[in-house]
Parts: sequence; C-alpha cells; structure tokens
Amino acid sequence: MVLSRTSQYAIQALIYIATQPAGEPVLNRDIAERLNVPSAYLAKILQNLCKQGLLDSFRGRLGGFCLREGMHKTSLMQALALTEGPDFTKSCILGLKDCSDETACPMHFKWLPVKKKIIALLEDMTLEDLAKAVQTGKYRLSDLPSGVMA
Amino acid sequence: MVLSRTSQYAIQALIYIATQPAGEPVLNRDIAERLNVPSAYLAKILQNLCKQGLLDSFRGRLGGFCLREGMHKTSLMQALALTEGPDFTKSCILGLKDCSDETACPMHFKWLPVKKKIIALLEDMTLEDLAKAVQTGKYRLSDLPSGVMA
DNA sequence: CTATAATCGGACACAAATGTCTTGAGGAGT
DNA sequence: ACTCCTCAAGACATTTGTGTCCGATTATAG
Repeated sequence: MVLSRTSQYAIQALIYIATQPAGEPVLNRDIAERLNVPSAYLAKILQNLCKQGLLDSFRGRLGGFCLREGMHKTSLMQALALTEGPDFTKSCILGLKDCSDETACPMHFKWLPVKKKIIALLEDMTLEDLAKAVQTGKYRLSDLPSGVMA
Repeated sequence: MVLSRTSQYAIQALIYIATQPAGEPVLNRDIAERLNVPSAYLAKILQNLCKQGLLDSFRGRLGGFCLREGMHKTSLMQALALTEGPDFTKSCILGLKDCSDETACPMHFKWLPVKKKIIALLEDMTLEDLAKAVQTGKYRLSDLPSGVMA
C-alpha cells in the first residue's frame, strides 16, 4: 500500500544517515547491514539520490554518503518526489488520466480530503525529525531490534 | 499511489456493472470498450472476481457478467480485499514486517490515524452508492467523456 | 608511485505485474 | 444438429520493479 520498495529503502536509509554525525560519510555497506537490505540495490538508490542533489558521495578511503548541506530539513514529500516521480500524489485513485473537480471520478470528492491529509503529513515530517525520533530509542528503522545499532 | 492497475480496472468494472440493470449480464467486451481498458486482461480480472463470489458469469448467447445477488452493497474495502489480498491495509508504510504500537517505525503513530481515515472511507463507499453517483451524469468512470455511454 | 578502499556506472539476471493470443467448453437460437 | 456467441483457461509476450555483478574511477595512506 502506498510506497514502492525502492522508496521504502530510500527513506529508511535517509533517516539512518540523518541519525549519524553530519559531515562524516556513512558507508553503503553499513547502511545496508543496519537496515537488512540488499546492499547493491541500496547503492543504486543512493546514487540516484546523489544525482538528484539530496546526498553527497565520496569515493575512495573515508568515502561514503552523507546528507548534503542543509538537507536535514528535507520533508518526506520532497524525498518521495525524487524516488516516485514528481507527481506521485497527483494521480486519480481509479487511475483516470484526467480527474479534476470538473472531470471527476465518482470517488474524487471523497478521496480529496484524505489525500490532502496524506500530503500534509508527508510535508510535515522531516528527515531531522524522524532521525531524532529514532535516536530516542523508541522507534526502529528495520525489522531488526534497534539495539543492534552500534 | 495506493492501488494497482488491476484493482483500478476491477473497481471501474464493478461500478459500471452496478449501473446496469440487475440480473442482465453485461458483456466483457462492452465493459472494456466503455472503460477503454484491454479486454483480455479485464476478462482475467472478472474471472477472478467470479471465483471469489462477487460476480456471476454466464456463457453462450446472452451471457456475460453480473453482480451476484445482494452484492450491490459490497464496500470498496471488501472488493479490494479480493484484488489486493486480504491484508493490504495492514502493512507498515516503511515496509517493516513487524510494525505495531510496541515495535513502531518512526512514522507509525503519525500514519495510523490517516490510515484509519482511508479504511473508513473505503468501508463506507459501496458499489451501489458509486453507481448511483455515476448515473447522475456528474462523474465519469473512464477517461472518455461520460456522454459516450449508450 | 603503489596498494587499498570506496563509490560510479552500466550490463546483466530474475520476478512480478500487465497485456495478448489461442483453444476449448458451454449455452441460446435457428 | 448446427451455428453463433460468450466465458474459461492456459500459454505466451511485454514491461517494470527489484536485485546482482564487475570493471572503471577516485581518493587516501604508506
């Protein structure tokens, strides 16, 4: 429901990176291990987030990925726009190409307020906020118990 | 966002069938044409809905599909349970296998009320209601203008 | 300069969703 | 009985999502 695996991995990784000291690159391998996610696939996803300007990457020794300057305030909405495409919230729930107030599907007006709630929620949550929540130890980022964290 | 194409086609078709006189089978070909959807694929979907007991099918001349007796009151939630699987609303938004109040992902408590709204909405809307809405002429089931209807 | 450690980038592999085609079975009209 | 018309069912094709692998590239340490 709602999100592709790619997006799920991306968000998990972004939050994890946000929990780590800013400016110190995090290894793809470490993220993958911590999240229990295929590392080669995760690398692709992180590469893409680099191209889109959300992450910085560094090759060679002491390399890795870290959030680009100022990107701690990135909202989930902005992050998902990068992984799911810019208008992943625009679509009609029945799949109609053109479903607006004027040309509405029978669910349009009922669905609209719910969709707005979803969007508001996604715009409200930032990587920083979520990282802080994880750091309290009350929430987990993967199926592994959070105590596994180094 | 939210629904697979298969589910979208299924719901469109169910609503369309519900707009037609009860007891008179509707041709797969007609539905596909009306909804502008691949007919062979739609046939598969309708077959499945038959097996699951939501539709009745009739072969030969004057054959076709129609809603099984009493199924006009079926909610979208029930219909989607047939196409998406019984617990398509149960999953964690970050994809964690085990995400409950006790083992929560950082989005869990924010997402929960929104999810409840979605579920309530889907449980509230019935095929009958949606069919009536379409019959007013104010809403459309496909990208084709609704005037195309016979 | 060389060895090492890490990402980059593209090719490849696999699986699931989506879509097409063909053949067979069953019911209605003549 | 014969002929249409319809769904049933499975094989096949295409596309997309997911996942893997490897050589190239870049940066650091010695």
